[in-house]
Parts: sequence; C-alpha cells; structure tokens
Amino acid sequence: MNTIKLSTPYIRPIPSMVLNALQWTQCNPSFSPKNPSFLATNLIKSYFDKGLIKDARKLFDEMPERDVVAWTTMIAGYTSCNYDSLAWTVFNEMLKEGVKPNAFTVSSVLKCCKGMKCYSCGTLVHGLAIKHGLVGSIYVDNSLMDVYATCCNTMNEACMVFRDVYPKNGVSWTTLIAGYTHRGDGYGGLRAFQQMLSEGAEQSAFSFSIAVKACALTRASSHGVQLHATLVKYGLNSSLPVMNSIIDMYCWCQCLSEASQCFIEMSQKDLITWNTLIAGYKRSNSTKCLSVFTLMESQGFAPNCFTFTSVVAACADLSLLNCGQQIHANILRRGLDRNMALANSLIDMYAKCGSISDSRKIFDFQSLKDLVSWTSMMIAYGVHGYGEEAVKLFNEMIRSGIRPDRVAFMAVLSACSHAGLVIEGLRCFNSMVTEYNMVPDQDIYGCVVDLLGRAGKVEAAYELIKNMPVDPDDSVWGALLGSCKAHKLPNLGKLAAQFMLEARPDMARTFLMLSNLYASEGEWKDFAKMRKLMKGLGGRKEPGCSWIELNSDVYSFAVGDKLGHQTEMVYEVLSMMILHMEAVGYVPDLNYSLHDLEVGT
DNA sequence: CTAGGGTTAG
Repeated sequence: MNTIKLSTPYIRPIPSMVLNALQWTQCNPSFSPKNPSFLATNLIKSYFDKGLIKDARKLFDEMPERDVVAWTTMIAGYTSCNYDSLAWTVFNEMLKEGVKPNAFTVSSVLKCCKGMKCYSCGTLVHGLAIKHGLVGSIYVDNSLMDVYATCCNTMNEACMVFRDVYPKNGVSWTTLIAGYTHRGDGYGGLRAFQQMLSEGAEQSAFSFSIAVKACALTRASSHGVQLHATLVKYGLNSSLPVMNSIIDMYCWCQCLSEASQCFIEMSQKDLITWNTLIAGYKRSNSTKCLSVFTLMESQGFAPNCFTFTSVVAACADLSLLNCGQQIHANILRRGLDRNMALANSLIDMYAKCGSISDSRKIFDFQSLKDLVSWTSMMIAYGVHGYGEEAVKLFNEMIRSGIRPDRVAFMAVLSACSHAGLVIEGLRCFNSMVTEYNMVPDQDIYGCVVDLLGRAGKVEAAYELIKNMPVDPDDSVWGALLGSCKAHKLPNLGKLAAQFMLEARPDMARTFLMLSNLYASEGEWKDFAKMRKLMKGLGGRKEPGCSWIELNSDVYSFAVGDKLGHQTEMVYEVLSMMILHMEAVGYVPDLNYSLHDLEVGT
C-alpha cells in the first residue's frame, strides 16, 4: 500500500476563531483593514456579545500587538458580562504596559467602578482622567456623575460634576434623575426632572421612564397622572419601557384600575409588561396576581424568574400549598430553580404553607446563598417555633462570612421570642450593638420587648422601653401590651395602650384591646367608652377570615359564616377538636375572647 | 471600541 506524503511537513491548525473571522470577512466584502488588530478587536466584541468570555480572552492573549481599542474592548466586554473585577484587572494591566487610556477607556472603566460600587476606584480614575485631559468629554463627564451618584452617600459629588458639564445633553440629565431615583429619593428625582423641563432640555423615553419611576417611589398618583398626560403629548406612549413604568407607577400608587386600563390599551406588550402587572397585583391582591399569571401563560408568554418570584410569593400570601407545588414544578421544568431570588421565595412559600421540610430542602440545595436565603430560612424556623434551629442558622451564617442586617436580627430575635430563648435572644441583641455597631431601631426594640414580655419578664421589658435611645412607637408599646395581656398585668397594659393610642389614634385594634382590659377588670363604663370611640373610627372594622385549599379549590369562611350543607360537618369536627383539647387539659381563656370582635387595622 | 431607561426576593 502506498503512503501519501504530505507536501508540507507541518500544517498549522486553523483556530476556530480565525475560521469565524474568515467567514466574517467573506460576509463583509467591503472590509479592508487598515489596522491588523481591527479584525481581532471586532471578534472580541462579538464573543463578549455572545457571552463567550473565555474565547474573547484567548483571542486577546494571542494578539501580537494590542492597541487602546483592543484593551478598551476587553474592559467594556467584561463589564457588559458583569465581570467588573476582571475589567478592573485588565485596566490595571493596560496601565502597567504603558498604554494611554482614551475617553472610551475611561468611560468604560468608570462603568465597571459603578458595577463594583467602588468609590475609591472611581476617584482614582477621575484623577487619571484629569491627568490625561479627558474630563470635558461628555461621555467621561456623564459616567463620572454616574459613579459618584451610585457610590456616594449623598448626591453632592454627582451634583458638583453635573454643574460643570457643559454643554449638558439628555444623558447628563437622565443620569442625574436616575441618581436620585435609584437611591430611593423620588422627590429628588422629580425635582431634577422638573428642572430639566424648565431648562428646555430635549425629552426622551429615557428621561420619562426614570421620572415615572421616581414618581412611583413617592406613591403620589397626582404627579403620575400629570406625567402620563405629558408623555402622551410627546408621543412617548408608544414606548414600551415608558408604558411599563407607567403601569408600575399606577400599581405603587394604589391605582390598580388605571394600571390594568393601561395594560389593556397597550398594543404591544413584552415580558416586562406582564411581570410589572403581576408584581403589582401581588402587592395588593394576590388572587388576582395568580389569575393574571394564568392569562399570561394562556397567551403564550413564557414566564421568567421575575414572574415566578411574584407568583410564588402570591401562593405564600394565600397559603396555597397545592398551587405552590405546581408552580414549583413549572419552575423546575423551565430550569429556573438555580435562580437565587426565586429559590429564596420558594423557601418562604413552603414555610408559609406549613411545609418547613421543603423549605429546608430548597435551602440545602442552594449552592449559593445570600443574606435573604439565610433570613428566609430563619423566619421559617421562627414562625414554626424552632428557635434553636434559627439561632444555629444565624451563627452558621455569620461563620460563612455574611454580615447580618436589621431584618436578619429581627428574624432571629422573633424566633427566640416565640421559642422562649431569652438568653440567646439578648445575646444577639447585644452583638448587634457591640460587634456590628448597628443602631437598633424601633422594630428591633419591639422584638426585644416581645422577647422579654412573652417570657414573663414584663417589668424588664418596660424598663427597656424607658431606657430606649429613640422614642418608642406603637409597635413597641404593642409588644408590651401583648405581654401584659398574656401575663395579666392590666395596669401596665392600660398604660401601654394609652401610649399606643397617642402614637396611632387611628387603630381600632388598640381600642379593642384596651376595652377588653377594662372588661376583664369589670370596668364596664370604660369598656363602653372605648367601644364608642372605636365605632367613631367608622368603617375600619373588617371581619377576618380563614381559608383552606381542598382539591385545588379554595374555601374561605368567616366567623358565623353559613357554609351551606357543609356547616354541620365543620361544627361537628370543631366540637370533636374541643373535646380532644379539653382531654389533654386545655382550659380556654374566656376573659378576652368573649369580647373580641374581628377588627382590621 | 464608548455613556443614559423598565420588572424581582426576607
């Protein structure tokens, strides 16, 4: 048999990226590179666009000569894929190699400083920009503003940069408004927008959508309606992002019918439109949230993790285990179970639906856990009375290097208080002040008062209130009142209730509790007085109701409800349960329940 | 090759 000898002893393999590049040049016949690295830089960019970070880096490393453009492409590429610290490293390598940054480089690297929320990096780049004479480029100036707006505690630095931007363009204004809005200062954002209007700057979908978002933060629909009318004049009501934020604004301002009206009138909707409405309904009407979700699926929109976080939370609100499980299956089917925020909401849902072992399963399955994951699991244990587990988790969390915030402290404190773990709870409270230098707010004090009060240390709780550095609010007094009621201390209870009424005279529940205190003491005159005051509040009484999910149907019922043919059975089961309870020694406390009315706050 | 907008969690 003949062997074929290759004419060349060695054929260099053609890397796949070069093949791609060849295809690219064939597709672009007009292409004639003046600069040999032009092609490679373009390829790097398209690799980043496709998320092929490794390929981009490999090609960059293989380039014999790398100009500013190539370096800048790497920095911008890493940042666009959320690899901000890698972008920062590349920038430092570039400086070390003596390549001079241009305005493109600086604005890209400033975006990465913003992503890292790194003020010192920002100031460093600011200094370099001054050194290289790049301040004054509108791109550099705008991104400098953006860094200061996101990394500083106040808007002062950003405003100082803004003042010197000349001439300002639409982006400068939008960045200023967004600076206020993203830090939660809706009125600041609206003020900046108003200034933008009065200075006659050119309006766009960008400026309006962020202004509408600012308005949503203020929860004031009056401004929102004006903005809505104004943007129609500008013809911006065909912009999806603008209309999406209008829907969001109406939802936050409790104008649900306006929100759904806009939704219906929109000729085109995207996933965010649906998600916005679903999240909006979740906050005020979880049942409707679920029906919008059903409608969305029936119209062929594929839900994403944002959709599911709202829908799972709605199931949690309504304690719909069955429904929640089906949604969970849907999540698994779509491969979204690795999303951390979504897994966190599943932990909460299973806990609120009474299936705490499922909460734990999700928690254990999470490869990445954040503060919310740990806190959700602690709250789950807390409400189920597993105080020790919650404390254990709290300590584990700290060992894993996560710093607790006030919500995490509230979770562990309330878990301790429900399980009677006074010492552990007080230890956490102390560490909050001494180890974490946090200033406990009224909610935290409320938890500690509850912790002491439930354990019968009502006097100690009262002492704590008297020594609080901030004025106790109604939630703190409420916690004390609760423990006075439980431990039969009517005099201290009356005091607490009076303070509560001073703080919140509109709460019918306080009148109710106070009137019951008078009733338990036989002070019927005062009892009648409280009841009269309560009636004066008018329209605030709202019967509570319970509900149960049976075979995917939900049955709700209230006190004295007529359930039709099922009533008899319900009461039969109830009397059986009462017999069981009495058999194990339960003595009902009729002192208060006798006079309780169902009252909403 | 570069900047600005919308949805989410305890």
